[in-house]
Amino acid sequence: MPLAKIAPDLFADLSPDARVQLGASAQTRHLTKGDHLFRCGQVAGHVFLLVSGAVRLYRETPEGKVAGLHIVMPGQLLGETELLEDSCHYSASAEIMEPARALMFPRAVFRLAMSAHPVLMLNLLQLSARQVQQMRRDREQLLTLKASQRLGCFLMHLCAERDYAPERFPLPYTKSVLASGLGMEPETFSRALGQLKDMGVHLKGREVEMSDMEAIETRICQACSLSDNCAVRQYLQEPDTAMRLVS
Amino acid sequence: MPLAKIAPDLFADLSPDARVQLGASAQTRHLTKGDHLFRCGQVAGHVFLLVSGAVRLYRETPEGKVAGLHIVMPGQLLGETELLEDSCHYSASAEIMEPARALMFPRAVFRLAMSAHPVLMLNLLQLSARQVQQMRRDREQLLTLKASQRLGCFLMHLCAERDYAPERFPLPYTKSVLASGLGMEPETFSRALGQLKDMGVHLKGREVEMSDMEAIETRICQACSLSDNCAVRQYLQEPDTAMRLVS
DNA sequence: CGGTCCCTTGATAAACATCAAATGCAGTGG
DNA sequence: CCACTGCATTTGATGTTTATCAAGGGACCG
Repeated sequence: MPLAKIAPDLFADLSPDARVQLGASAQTRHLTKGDHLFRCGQVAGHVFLLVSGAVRLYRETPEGKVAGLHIVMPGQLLGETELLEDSCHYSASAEIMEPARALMFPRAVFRLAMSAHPVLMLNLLQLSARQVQQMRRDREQLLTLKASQRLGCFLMHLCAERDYAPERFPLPYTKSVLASGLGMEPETFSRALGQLKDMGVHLKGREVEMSDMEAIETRICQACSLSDNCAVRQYLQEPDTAMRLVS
Repeated sequence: MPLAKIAPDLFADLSPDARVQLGASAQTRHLTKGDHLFRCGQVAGHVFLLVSGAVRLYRETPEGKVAGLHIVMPGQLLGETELLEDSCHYSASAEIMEPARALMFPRAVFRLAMSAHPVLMLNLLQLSARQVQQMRRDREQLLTLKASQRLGCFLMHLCAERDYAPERFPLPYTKSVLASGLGMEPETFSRALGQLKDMGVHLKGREVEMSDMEAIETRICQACSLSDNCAVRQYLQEPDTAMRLVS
């Protein structure tokens, strides 16, 4: 698969030559659930581009608890935050949560490509800026939204971003993984689901069913500070608009 | 003040010419508490570099609540996440919390400088990557640490990063602002302070007094997943080591 | 002296985590 | 096909943490 298909934003405006060259330097890895792409503390020798599947970034406390940081989805990079640091150790562990395929770029190659092609650096910078914004939203939602609202918001975004039919679409990973990504325990997740049933959200296995988008929009988006700036909400209100969803 | 003094990481390795040129394009703004650098939704015409003071990024929900996103400290940029987006509206409001001075760069100038000087782009990328890492830590701490632990961790970092004497150093802003930065209500902050007294932390007005760093290290860092990767903790254990503190 | 602002303290309630146990479901091997 | 095992999910009971509401104290400033 060509790089431009996997992560269009990252490789946008990059010359075909450069793409081929970068692609040639990458190894493809196939991974199954439970595998690790890398572990916290290892020397960060590679940057990974997730092609399919799902990866969880996490760390462990001295007391032995695991703290989930982030769920990485296809098209996103892993190890990119370590790309430019001098002390090059991964700052988190990356565990496969769904059977995955990932491209593995040697760090040095990626850095060279960045120097040689400023466009690549520019794209990286933009992706990074978006990630910062998304994490701000995330942090804010953790503090202001209830579990059920966070879940509802996530499902709405998932549906809109992938252009799924609200009546029926699949979760990209298990409920437990989703719960950890949303910063809650599986039990809380399960109970949050119950509350969403009132708003016409049903989740059987991995199949999502959202019948009443309006109910969701009023009962969730009202509490979210993105409000009018939320691309998904704009989409709901005016589905015709050409959509360029950021987050 | 030269740019290199204000934000050494951002302008590192930038040619003196370029610095002067960038500096010349900037206006200096003096602001007092309650002023706004910009408001959510306005056209993002500028990038700001905070020279002194403190700024709070926040948004408002349709229901009228304010949601704090981040406290910006001197040396950091504001509006940088909007720098590369096509739809150029600020995604948050920036309110002055401490009398501040800020440099105001026209967005276009900053972008041109980036194109002309790849080093600047590289520095931006590194800063952005660090910010992502810091926000991951932040999110994790919100989910795993109690209020008093978050506060203790913050004070430790503040003390170590600025090379203050633990026996007595000042807070950079008021307790309320700090509370909002740590994602808690002022009441919770106040009670958290009470719990930290057991660990030898006293806070009178804006003066901090930390007598027993070891107690803090055992009772807080033990619960934090950064553990050995935390620069501050390394510093506490081996103060002689040359310190290059990231966050 | 009265005001405001900031912080503290107390009482109460909401949200969530935690613990424990039951249920369901898929794959395995008989 | 059926029991069996392991894992994910649900449900219930309970405890902890924090937000919220309400009121009081203290400093600063006119």
